[in-house]
Amino acid sequence: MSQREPRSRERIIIGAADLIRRRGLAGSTVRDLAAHSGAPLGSTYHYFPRGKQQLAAEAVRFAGDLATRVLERELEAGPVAGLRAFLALWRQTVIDSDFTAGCPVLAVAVEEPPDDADPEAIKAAAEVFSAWEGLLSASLRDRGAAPEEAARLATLVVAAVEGSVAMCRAKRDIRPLDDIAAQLETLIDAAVTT
Amino acid sequence: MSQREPRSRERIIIGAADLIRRRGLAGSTVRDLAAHSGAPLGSTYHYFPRGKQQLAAEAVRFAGDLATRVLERELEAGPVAGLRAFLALWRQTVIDSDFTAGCPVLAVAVEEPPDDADPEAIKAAAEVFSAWEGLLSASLRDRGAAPEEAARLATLVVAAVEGSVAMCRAKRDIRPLDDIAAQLETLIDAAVTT
DNA sequence: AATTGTTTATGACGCTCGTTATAGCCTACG
DNA sequence: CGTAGGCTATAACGAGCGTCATAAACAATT
Repeated sequence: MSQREPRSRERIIIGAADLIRRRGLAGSTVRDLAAHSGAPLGSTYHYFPRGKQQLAAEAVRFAGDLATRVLERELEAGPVAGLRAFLALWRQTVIDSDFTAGCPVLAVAVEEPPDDADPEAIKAAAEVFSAWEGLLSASLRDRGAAPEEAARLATLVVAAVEGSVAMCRAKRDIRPLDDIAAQLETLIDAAVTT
Repeated sequence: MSQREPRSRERIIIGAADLIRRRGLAGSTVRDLAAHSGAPLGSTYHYFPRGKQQLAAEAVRFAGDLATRVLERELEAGPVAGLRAFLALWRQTVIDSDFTAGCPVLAVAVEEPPDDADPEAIKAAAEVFSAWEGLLSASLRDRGAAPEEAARLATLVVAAVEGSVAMCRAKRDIRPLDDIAAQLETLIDAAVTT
């Protein structure tokens, strides 16, 4: 058996996350997902035997972990720094893609899974949302915010960012994201100086 | 020529909005969209000769106008009343559908349209977002909020509501929507008493 | 009743979907 | 150096896709 990490498997996941955040899950075919990373179709079902749902779930977790790591690192400098990094991440995604890419987690969250398969992907999306909220919430508590207020504010931040990214795409305008940025920062400032 | 409004056409649009908000646009086939309202497939292309994109755009506008009318009516009693009605609308949608339905406008906004067709649907989504923001913003200005602050806060409200509805679906939990409700209300109160 | 135009019914078109199967390739270990 | 097992290549399966064409059914006006 091979000891080394298979490189193709990760490349497929990365490509899948990139395609899903642009076209959505139902809008991305398994063939496209494979071709997007240069992998053959057969490899897709070799690495992800449960098919499209499994690949989507892993893509969601991959994109989620990426943002989670950025968040963890920057939150060490405080919740405002974490927020800024989180916002910058999505700002770059939207701008770099010329308003064609959004958040793959959100893309999966707004699609009802087919009746026959078990909904791995949307469950993964829920976990990613909770992970982001948990990190933000803990950081707010560390700076003196009340636990319930910290949790609620963390939810507001994630919801507003996700919603505004979608609005930016539709309008082809980065303003929604920038408009919420200043307001969320003020809210966090107020919560930690109480 | 017939003077009366065709009933089937509107029924198709209503059914399309209902299916899109659950499965997304790419996840809804033209046959399903027709069948969902009891209409034959042929009628779809009779009423919407530009095909799926046109039908989706009209479904988005229909759902958008529905919320717009609720918003217009309730905003007469002030921005907080408008916000409450807006939140209640989406709360009911999510609850009544047992967390399988969200906002059709958001569903369309997160999907890149195919290369060959012109993107009617996502343009309609952008207009709906702007209409909602415009109503909220005007109501805030009427109560004394500064114009720039009113516009930014309106964007935050729409973004947070859209994002939290998606989070509710993924988590199968209404809490995200309720958590942002109280915070948005406080923000509006603060903005109009300045 | 005849006529006109709108709506429905039906079937087909070429293509693509998710998934599976199988035969060959390649690499790492014995 | 042989051989076993992970990976790739390729083709196929039935089903379903968006769209179009055409003819029958219908409604409303002469």
